[in-house]
Amino acid sequence: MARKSSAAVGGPTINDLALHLGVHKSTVSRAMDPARQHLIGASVQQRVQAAALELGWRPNRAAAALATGKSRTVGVLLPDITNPVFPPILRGIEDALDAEGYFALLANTARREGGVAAAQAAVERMGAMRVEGFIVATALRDDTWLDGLRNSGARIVLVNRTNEVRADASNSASEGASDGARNNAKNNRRPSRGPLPSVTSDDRLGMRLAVDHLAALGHRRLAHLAGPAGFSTGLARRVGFEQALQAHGLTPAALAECAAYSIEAGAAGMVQLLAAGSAFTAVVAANDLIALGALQVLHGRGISVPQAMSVIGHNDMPLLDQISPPLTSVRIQHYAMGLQAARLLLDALRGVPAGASTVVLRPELVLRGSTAPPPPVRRW
Amino acid sequence: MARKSSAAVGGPTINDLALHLGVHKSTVSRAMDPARQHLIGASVQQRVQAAALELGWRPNRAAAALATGKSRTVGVLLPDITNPVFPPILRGIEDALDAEGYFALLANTARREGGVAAAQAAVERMGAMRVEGFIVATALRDDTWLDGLRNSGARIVLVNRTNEVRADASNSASEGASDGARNNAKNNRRPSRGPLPSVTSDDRLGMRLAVDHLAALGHRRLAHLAGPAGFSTGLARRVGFEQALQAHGLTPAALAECAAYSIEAGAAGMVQLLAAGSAFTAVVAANDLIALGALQVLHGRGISVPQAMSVIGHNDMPLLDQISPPLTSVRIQHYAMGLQAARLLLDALRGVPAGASTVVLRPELVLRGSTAPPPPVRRW
DNA sequence: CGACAGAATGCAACCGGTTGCACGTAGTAT
DNA sequence: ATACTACGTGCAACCGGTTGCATTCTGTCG
Repeated sequence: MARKSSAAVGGPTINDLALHLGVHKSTVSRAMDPARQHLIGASVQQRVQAAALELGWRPNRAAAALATGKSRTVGVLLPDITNPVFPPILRGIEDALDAEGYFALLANTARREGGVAAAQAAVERMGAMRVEGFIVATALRDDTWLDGLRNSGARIVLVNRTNEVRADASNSASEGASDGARNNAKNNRRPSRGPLPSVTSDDRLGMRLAVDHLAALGHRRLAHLAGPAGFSTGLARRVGFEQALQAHGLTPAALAECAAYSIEAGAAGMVQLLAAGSAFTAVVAANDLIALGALQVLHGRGISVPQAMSVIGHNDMPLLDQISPPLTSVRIQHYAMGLQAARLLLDALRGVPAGASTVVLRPELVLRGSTAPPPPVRRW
Repeated sequence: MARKSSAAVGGPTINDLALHLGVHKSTVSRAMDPARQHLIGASVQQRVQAAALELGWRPNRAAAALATGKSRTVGVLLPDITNPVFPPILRGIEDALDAEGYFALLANTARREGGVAAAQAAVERMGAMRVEGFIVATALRDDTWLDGLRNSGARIVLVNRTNEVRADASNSASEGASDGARNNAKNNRRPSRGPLPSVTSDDRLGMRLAVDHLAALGHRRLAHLAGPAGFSTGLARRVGFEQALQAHGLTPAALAECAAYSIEAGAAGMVQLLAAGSAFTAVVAANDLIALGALQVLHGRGISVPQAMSVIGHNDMPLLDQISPPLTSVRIQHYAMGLQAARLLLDALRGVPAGASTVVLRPELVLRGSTAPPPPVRRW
């Protein structure tokens, strides 16, 4: 007899409730659904709700998911939550999803054995879970699995990255928006080519802020420690740097591409920069870790920051204000990025007309102690 | 006609596959399940698997969850992923779950309006999702919802915290284990009182390492900046500090309880410590952020670290080696903690006899630049 | 006063797997 | 040759909701 009222472990079912009340389960179902409870008489509605509360009935989402095809779940793909840029992004995603009763299924794709394989596997498993959409924060620009995913008709929102290839845009915000509109007009089936909806920081602006600041201090010879070109941000920031310089009538005094977004790679890049033999008084790093690596090398060589050399980071990760010198950095709205990305996806799921398919957030420069007017130019 | 073979969006179903092959769907189901495919003839098995691959069939987990009651999903509750101790823990959890094909449902319980309410709500929603168990990293010792949760018969593993109340234990590891055994013998229903399975760091040992190190340097007058007593770790570390001191025949030279695990609270605590007027040459902080706050105050007052005062943090969060002076800290195995917690839970779900219901990990002291032999004792 | 509109509820199929049991066939023992 | 077993597969119920349609019951209008 324990079979019928399965209160033992899983709590009462909708049938238990219906039996208890002497109504049909469909009535219960409707009475509990805000969108459909207008179909039910007021008194019955109240009885149902009271009984649900009393018996502690929680509708089984797995059953609902099966019946409706809606799992109220989205997949979130990111390289590694351990990387400090992602926690605030995830938090933003979480908060937005939570507000709508959605959950995130998380997957870290940066695994010891092959990140693409891991990403592919995660996508498969998420698909099996019938996630309603994907938020992709994974950074590589040429993720092949992404194409497969979008071709399967999945809803996708990119965060902190883009899949746009061109590097010549002037105003990415409005352009992205019109792009989306154009694509929608062409075919209401999601295009398998062209930009995906995304939420990013305005990397060009970020670099402009950094360069403007240094220029205002009097710097004329700026170097750039670029991020890996395979990363969307690496490329965008590098281009942003060059364009910002151009606006001041300058050209890069030196440039090195770091192999990774890490302290070690930053240090290596800085060594390379110094070895190149060209003169510069400031270095703009594509990322805080790279800047930190640069700082180490500069310190090791007795080049004082900011007196002899100014340094600017990017991302404004935590604790940057605690180091010495406190690192000036371009702050990115990571939390807002996650929040917006999730909202974009939720809107799409709801069938909202898509206000914007591309959101670009404004970065801001956080001035701290690692920048100062340039010393007399000299050769390292 | 599009109704039957719903390949449009959701991919083929098990029925599509079965029809395609001319076998019954139960045969397909069995052929795809490693645990049951021995029931199926080899040739049929191969045909099924080939066809599954060809048609790209992915079993609908929602349907499986409904049929089996297993969602292959666990709930993870933590205060705020933005707090640097949690990413590695989550990563560990994720990796362990991933290896078994499980997913984590994440909830940040530290919300603007009431953390308990948020936790309660998250638990409800996760229950509706039919998570198979919970991993709780939320820090408050008196979470009332936790009692409700355990009484509902949910599988729970605590990570980075305990619900044990006593503060007098000598060897927490073996004791926890025997405790678990005793409770199991008493009633095979999980006890509603008594310790929950947990994975923690040995805070007593951590404090001992810190104190031993300082004592070896010659310090005799040590102060403690304690974490909030409402937190499991706050209490444990404070007790650990006192016991470690006792082992050296010492008593705390000063002690202040910080209101939170934050730089600000740490600074406030440090001010309090200095104001108390007692002499000490070293301060052991319950947490790195607290230590950072202390560092700020000391710096502001011209008390040089480590020459005039030694400081030790706890957790070894990222970038501690980049600050000045580089902070000596007790490193906790956060990643391993998450990994073990998830494994503990998975074992319990599988019905494994529970090797250990309590796991205690060894911390290690990371020596950096914030400790040195004490200066001549003087009064601040 | 009968017909009819509309509201409230019941009915049953369905979502896509899983699983206990029945059935048929081939192989083995008697 | 008969009885029995084991194996491979089909059958159908079930998991717990959702939803289009049928049915019943009011109340209203002609």
